[in-house]
Amino acid sequence: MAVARNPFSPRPVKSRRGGPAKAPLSREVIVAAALDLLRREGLEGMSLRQVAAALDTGAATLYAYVDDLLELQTLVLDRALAGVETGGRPGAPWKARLRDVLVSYFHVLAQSPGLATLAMRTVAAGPNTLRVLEALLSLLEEAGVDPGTAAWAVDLLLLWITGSAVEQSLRQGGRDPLGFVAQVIATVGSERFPRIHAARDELISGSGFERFAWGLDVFLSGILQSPRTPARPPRAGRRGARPAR
Amino acid sequence: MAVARNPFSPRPVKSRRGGPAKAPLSREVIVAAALDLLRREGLEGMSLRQVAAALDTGAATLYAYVDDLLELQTLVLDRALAGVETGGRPGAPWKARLRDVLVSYFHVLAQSPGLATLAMRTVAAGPNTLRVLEALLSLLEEAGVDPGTAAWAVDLLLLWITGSAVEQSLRQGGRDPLGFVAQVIATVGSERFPRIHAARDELISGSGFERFAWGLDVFLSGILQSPRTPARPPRAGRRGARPAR
DNA sequence: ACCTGAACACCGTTCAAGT
DNA sequence: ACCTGAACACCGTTCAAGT
Repeated sequence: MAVARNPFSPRPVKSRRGGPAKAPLSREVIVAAALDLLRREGLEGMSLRQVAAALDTGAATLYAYVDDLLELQTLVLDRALAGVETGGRPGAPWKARLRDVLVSYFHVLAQSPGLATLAMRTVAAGPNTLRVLEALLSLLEEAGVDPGTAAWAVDLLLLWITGSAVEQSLRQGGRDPLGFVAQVIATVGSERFPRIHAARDELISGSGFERFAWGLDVFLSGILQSPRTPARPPRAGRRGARPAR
Repeated sequence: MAVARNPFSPRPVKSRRGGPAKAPLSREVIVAAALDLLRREGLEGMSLRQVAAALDTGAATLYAYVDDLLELQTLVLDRALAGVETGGRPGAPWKARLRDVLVSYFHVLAQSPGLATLAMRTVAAGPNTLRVLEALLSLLEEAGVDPGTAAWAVDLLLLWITGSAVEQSLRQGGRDPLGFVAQVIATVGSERFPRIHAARDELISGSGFERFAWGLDVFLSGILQSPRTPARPPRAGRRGARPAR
């Protein structure tokens, strides 16, 4: 069974379009144009034909640089994740720095509705995804989470943030997929669904960011209290994968 | 500004196709045919044209019963959620019953890749979604979670489960969107990404269900320890949207 | 070798025309 | 009133032909 090629490895294609009339094509300019289109027109607007048109060429030309639409989407997603800040304030405690990384990730995705949706359906294992992953593992280690738990926890964290970003971008996206739900919840009868009726205000209360902040607390306290492996006494080994706490 | 019509309210359309040759059309048979197609062919396969073809008619005909593709997808999702069991074993403690509901929800979505993806991008506020919501609120109340926290917690729970179902269905779906990631993680260099390298096995370990079970523990302990409002002594009143806080 | 227009097999949606 | 074929404006992808 053939394994998918790594879309992030360079491929030997040279553009022959030079001069002032047309800028030379490359993976970079294609991905940049696509990301721009994604931000302006949403996920649906980022079609191969539209990207090609923005670059003054035909859709078929793009196939010299990209396998298919899925690969382009994967590249675009990782490119967008370049905006996630993982540096962090040097002196700050781990919790503040972890929050910073996650908030940055959330903001990058929530910037445009298309991006969050794309992140939900695509698993990008590009350089920027890996950079974020590494940063999160490092911070969890610093927090005293054992490696086995941390490995699963990052998955959980990214899953939750991505989903939250989708909700948030829908919320501010206007096109009322949320207004409809709010309307239904507001008009639910107290006989059939007494608890929904009682909680109708709370169910839709809070900004996306308030919910995000609360969710982060839930996650962190949950993760800190649900180690996959029971805590062990510190070892003397090199890399300090010490259990802590 | 116009608010979206509730797609779950009945609409007055009568089919004129009777007799043995063609079964009469209705919202129900259209949704059933679409769900069947979704399960067999995935989300992409469930096009209006394909659904129409399965019902021996043209795509235009469906527009008498359904506003557009989005509405059909919303109806299909809620219909699928009819399979979620909220009854529960009467005598069991709340945690076991909560787990049962969530596991059932997870299984229904993970059954077919298209369904989980659909749930991720669609907010269905149909009768079955409401039924699940009501059950979860009830169980969280029983667990001692205050109403304000419970209202936000169900959102978090459903978000996480849906995301987990997407991952799970991708995992078993074969078409290697995960094999690629696993490959990248396995070959990541220990210089640039030391923690990813060290955790390369743990990052992809565990079955979808094992991760689900662990995630549930994380959630519950996190939610139980992160009340939005400080814990109060039990009251004697019936139930009321009391001011709180 | 890169680039391209045209073609193929699809979409969702609309609409005038049928019964 | 329901149903329909045809048309419109799109898709992703392939391929033979250009330079």
